[in-house]
Amino acid sequence: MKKYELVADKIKAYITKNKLHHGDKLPTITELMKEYQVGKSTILQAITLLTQRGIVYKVQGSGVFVRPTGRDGYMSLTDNAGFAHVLKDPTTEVIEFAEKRPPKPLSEYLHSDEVCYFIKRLRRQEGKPFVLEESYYPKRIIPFMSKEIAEGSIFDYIKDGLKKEIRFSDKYMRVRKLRADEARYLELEEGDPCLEVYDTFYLANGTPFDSSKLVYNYQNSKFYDQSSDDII
Amino acid sequence: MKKYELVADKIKAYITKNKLHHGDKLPTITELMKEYQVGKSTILQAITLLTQRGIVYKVQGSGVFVRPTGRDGYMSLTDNAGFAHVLKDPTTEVIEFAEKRPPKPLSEYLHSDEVCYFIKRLRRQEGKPFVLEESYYPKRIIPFMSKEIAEGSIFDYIKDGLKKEIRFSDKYMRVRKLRADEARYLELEEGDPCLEVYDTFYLANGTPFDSSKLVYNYQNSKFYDQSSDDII
DNA sequence: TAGTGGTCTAGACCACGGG
DNA sequence: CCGTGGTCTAGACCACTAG
Repeated sequence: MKKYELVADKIKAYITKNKLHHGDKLPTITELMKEYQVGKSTILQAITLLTQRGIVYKVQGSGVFVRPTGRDGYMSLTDNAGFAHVLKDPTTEVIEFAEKRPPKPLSEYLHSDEVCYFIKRLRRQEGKPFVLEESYYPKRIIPFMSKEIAEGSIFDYIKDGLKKEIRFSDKYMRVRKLRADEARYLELEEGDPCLEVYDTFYLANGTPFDSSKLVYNYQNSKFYDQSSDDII
Repeated sequence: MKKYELVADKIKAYITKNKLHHGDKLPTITELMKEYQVGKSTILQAITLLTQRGIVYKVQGSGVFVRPTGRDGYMSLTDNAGFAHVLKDPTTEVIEFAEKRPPKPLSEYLHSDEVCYFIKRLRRQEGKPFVLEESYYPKRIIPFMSKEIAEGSIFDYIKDGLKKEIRFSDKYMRVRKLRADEARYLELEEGDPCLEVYDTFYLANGTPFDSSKLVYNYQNSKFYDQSSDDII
């Protein structure tokens, strides 16, 4: 584990332990350097991490402060970790598991129409369906996949099982009306609202390894985003 | 202007000029250091900027590469600059301009129910309404506001006129059905889908200066997000 | 194994905030 | 004015990629 990640964890623990809230000030960078026995840029990297995660913000000439904390029950739209972690009591039903070539526009997002694992899943939280997902994973990049894996967290399998690092993603979103077949899965009515997301994920070397279409149940899904304009 | 911003602009110009596309490699960091006569961390800061903006990605031991470019007609969900810049032929109609205290939940997001400028606007692109907006700006923080300013870009006024720096934002989103009054403004039907966003913006010193409720027309708005897990 | 990005340090100086 | 974060440099060494 990198030094700045360790320091970031320690600072986060410090915030939790001391019950700091919005606007509370952290120790100065000089103090943190002494406290954790590291150089200035290591502290800065740690604080950058916490800034990107929406936990703190820096004010030049003044200090580093704690941001307002997010609300419960909202899913992050932007983080690439997948949301299996933050869900309460999640279950996944695999509707279809096959090998096929992706149709447009997913093939465009993947920059290829090569043969992929195709997985259609319905994901639930506390028994309530919140997203219908159709994913394509190129076999060339993800050499093995199974229905059993798809019933759990595919991203955890890719990260921990295949030891591949997920680095960035492109998302294209719009709101529209549900089609009848989608509504049936999501336990809603045809014509009800939904959020449709085309999501493409890339490995650390820039290869796209997953292009998915997600359709969210409007009653069972809420989203948040905490962004920050900030360089080290 | 900061050195790393200048360098970032030059690198971006280099990408444009040489028509680099997804997967194309930039010069090495050592070469960029020589080329632009700056230290390594300045180059790294410049590349971090471009990474955060979804333009490049780094691969350890290999190089810096160009990301796929975004699609046209999509609005960024996460960038804090406001979207007046990327819209085609934008117009704004001020529906209501008043001074009042924010109701819940906006007062909670603002962490205050003090007196604010209240502005209700309908924003159009190429004549088509795409968002209905209700915003609260605390008078204590934004001392002056006018209907004329609200007809243009309020964020540009805050940045350029009031010389205040916008630093981060919290967004809470969900999809729902339109109410009759909203539908009338957006030229849709009651019960049609919409995206509802509660958006709170903060200045560089951490003060929230704007809490807004946005309701997007599902036919006239599409969104994108290009995220990246990356530290300097 | 050579080349490239990644981490980390020490230190100089700058720019801003607030008393 | 002082203290704080911000920028920038030079340089050592590490970790990974690819031929």
